[in-house]
Amino acid sequence: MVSKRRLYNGGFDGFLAPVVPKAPRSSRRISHKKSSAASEICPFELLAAVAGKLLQESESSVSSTGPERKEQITVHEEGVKQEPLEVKINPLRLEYLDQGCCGENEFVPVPSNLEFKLEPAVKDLPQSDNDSALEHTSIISTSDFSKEVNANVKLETSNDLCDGMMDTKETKIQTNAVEKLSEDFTAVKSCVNHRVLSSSCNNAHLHRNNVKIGGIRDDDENYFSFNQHIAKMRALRWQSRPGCRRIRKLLTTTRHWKSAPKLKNYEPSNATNRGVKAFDQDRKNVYMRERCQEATDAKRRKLFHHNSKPDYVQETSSESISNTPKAKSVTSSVINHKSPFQSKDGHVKFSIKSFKVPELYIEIPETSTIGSLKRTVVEAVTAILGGELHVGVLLQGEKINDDNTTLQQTGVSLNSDTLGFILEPNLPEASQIEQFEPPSLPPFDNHEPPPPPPISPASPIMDVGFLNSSVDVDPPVVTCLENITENNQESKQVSIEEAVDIKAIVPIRQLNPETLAMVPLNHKVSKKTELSQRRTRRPFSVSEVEALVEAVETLGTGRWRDVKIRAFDDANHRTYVDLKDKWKTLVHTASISPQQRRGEPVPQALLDRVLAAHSFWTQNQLKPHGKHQTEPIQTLPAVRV
DNA sequence: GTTAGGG
DNA sequence: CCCTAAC
Repeated sequence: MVSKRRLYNGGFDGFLAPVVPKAPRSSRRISHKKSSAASEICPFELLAAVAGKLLQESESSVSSTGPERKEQITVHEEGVKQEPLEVKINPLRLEYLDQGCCGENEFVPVPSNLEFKLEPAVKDLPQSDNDSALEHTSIISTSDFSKEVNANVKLETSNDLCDGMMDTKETKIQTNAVEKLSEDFTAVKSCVNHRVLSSSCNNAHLHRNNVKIGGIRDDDENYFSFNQHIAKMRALRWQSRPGCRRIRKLLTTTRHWKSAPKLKNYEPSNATNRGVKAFDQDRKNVYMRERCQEATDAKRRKLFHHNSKPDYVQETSSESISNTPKAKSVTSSVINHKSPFQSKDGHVKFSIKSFKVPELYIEIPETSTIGSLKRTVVEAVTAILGGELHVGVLLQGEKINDDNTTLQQTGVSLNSDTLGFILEPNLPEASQIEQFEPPSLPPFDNHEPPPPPPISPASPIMDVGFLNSSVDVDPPVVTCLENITENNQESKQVSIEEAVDIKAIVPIRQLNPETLAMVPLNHKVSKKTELSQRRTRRPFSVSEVEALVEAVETLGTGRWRDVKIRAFDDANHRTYVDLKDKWKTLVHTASISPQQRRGEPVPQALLDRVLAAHSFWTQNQLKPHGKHQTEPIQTLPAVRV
């Protein structure tokens, strides 16, 4: 018999199974970290595979370029002698260079493997007279590809490769340095992809701000979003920077996704490549997710409409990840899996591997000098990073806005949640945030001055923050910590697992083609989108499910608030409505065949308990009056005996 | 503010 | 997860 008292002491007799006694909720949850790391597909490997294939392709054939290339060809024919060059510059690395670096004289075989580095303005670069250019750009040529029509193909290939490579390096940065990145790169490594297109202008111009999905990683989604935001930020910045007017003009004239076309470029020749497939799939998912996001993000934003910060960032998106557990395991990073990293002095170590800059497209005459190219790049980068940037902290994709919250309170040192950092500019106002960058816009026409596109003062948010396993605590790291724990009375020392990439995820808004074409700077369009933003999907972990089951077994199915308090009191992202919904899905999940279930598999034992508890409570209707309830007429069946 | 359900 | 009617 199950006595009422017993019920409230931990569960039913029949539920002896894996009941976690009274261990602190926090501890219960701690154990639920995804241990799928072993099975993860190393993003890097995948990247390498893809890059390798593409490289081969591009070098042996010129026929696999797709629509984009066609566009290029046209341009070429019309161009007088300046053979249009679409150069995709390698991911730009923003790193601290202490060695005298290449000057503008370095020869750079055009569509080759260009590598841009940002370096402190300690060098004397004659042509760097641009005031806005606080950094200097160096170009390192690592390839001898000669320019040719299909150059863009090669470049893209190498670019992707480089993009992946970038993450392999480890750099530590100071958070405060990031805030004024343009003048104090204490050790920032980033990348920016640039596309250089020829034009009749003497000066290099940023050709367009169309964004391309640049990362071949499982977390491409993040990168994708990131890029979009960069583009937005760029637009915003240029809008306010006289010096960048020219660029802005060009930029704002063409906004369209390159992602779609490029995806196709990859597909044909790599159809058999599993990695590529997965990659593409991921991108598609991302794309779909974005669209989905667009439809709902407006709802939520209203809640944060008055915040000065781009609150919509707080709910990062990971929906596409949800359906692909593997992807998630890759994307999700975990910090502090291993307590050994937790030092006793109560400090948390943060080592940010890199900050990324979005891919940019630059249009520059073939006859331009390296110097001008540099300036152009610098302008672009400066436009993005040169302004006031803030660093946002994301925990499990959720932005932590309360600067007064300690790491401990936030759970950074206790949970295995993903931690990320984002660079975010000062948003004039949330209402200005609007979507754009329709992925399906037609290829850019190099000769037709596109109509002034709607300038999207959207939210420029950069995905950054990658913690590496560096156990060494460098000053920068310390600084970073200090910033993060600003008002903390204490800081926990946490170490980040190496292979773990902790990234921020940035939700994106898009503008549908129609809107894009007609919506200027007014707030009409944003009106719809400023309402809200859908929360990030955060699948329940097994341990969470267990906690939920345990609580429901005890409290019943009509006291979600109590369940919340009992088992998820410290999980701010789980509302009682969420718990109720989860229970609903659990009941459903338990009633379907294992083959039909998706996501992280829930132990059958738990599902059995769900069914039992569900059945029990629905029959006995022991809801709010549980305490004074008489003995249940029917006890829950023993699930595991 | 909570619940309960549909979407 | 979101939205909301109905407490």
